[in-house]
Amino acid sequence: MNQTRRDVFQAISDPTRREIIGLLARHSLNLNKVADHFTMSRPAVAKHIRILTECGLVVVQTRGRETFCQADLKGLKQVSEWANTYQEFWNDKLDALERFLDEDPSDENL
Amino acid sequence: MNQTRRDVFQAISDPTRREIIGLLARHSLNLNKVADHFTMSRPAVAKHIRILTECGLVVVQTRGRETFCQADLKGLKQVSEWANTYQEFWNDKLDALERFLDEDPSDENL
DNA sequence: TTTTTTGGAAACCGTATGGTTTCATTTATA
DNA sequence: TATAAATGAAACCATACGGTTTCCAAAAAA
Repeated sequence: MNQTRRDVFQAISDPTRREIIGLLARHSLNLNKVADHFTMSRPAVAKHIRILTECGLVVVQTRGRETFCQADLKGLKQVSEWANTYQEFWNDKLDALERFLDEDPSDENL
Repeated sequence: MNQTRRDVFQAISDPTRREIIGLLARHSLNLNKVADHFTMSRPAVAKHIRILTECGLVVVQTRGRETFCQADLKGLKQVSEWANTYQEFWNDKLDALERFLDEDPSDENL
């Protein structure tokens, strides 16, 4: 739970965190409200939220004794753009296997 | 290195694997050629490639003593679509913080 | 002013992750 | 045929990950 390579891609790799993102995208919630959506313990959820804050996908505001969590998903643009780089792979009529078989073998010497 | 929750999101969470995807998207390569692009050992690269195959992003073909690796990135469509769900967060003129402050507090009781 | 509510923090735990080195095997090549 | 090339596989290793329980502190509500 240290601050290591905490980038967006790593943050969204966990399904629980993607669920939390889905929750907070619709409305901000305090920690306990978020935890109520899961069977795991509150501290576990808190750790996920911390990871999301470490890469900026979630921002936290303390109001009195409550910690309000809000989504700030501008960081997902990076993910979208990276994935879209490879759109041809699911748009093309040409399948990946065909592309491979058609490939010039001299390309393989890099 | 077992086959656990090997989904696409987890597979692309590692920067080395994203680099491998970038390499193989342009041309298929055998294992050693892939490993040449990195400072880490060949077995380490091989393990990354195995993870990529476990979720279908890479397909492997054995030709003689060589293992040719090809990208099959249709699985990234899922990632693109998931991220695009939240496009509003980076398209809107309305910033996330403003949206939060404007929010009806009664929304927070879910 | 007690008592809840809300959440932070610490200590732990088992397993996954990302890497290494070493060795064996198969296939080309000299 | 002897040698080199390309991998697979196994055994390790340190640390990160995802979770738990327990306890403490602060703020709100009775």
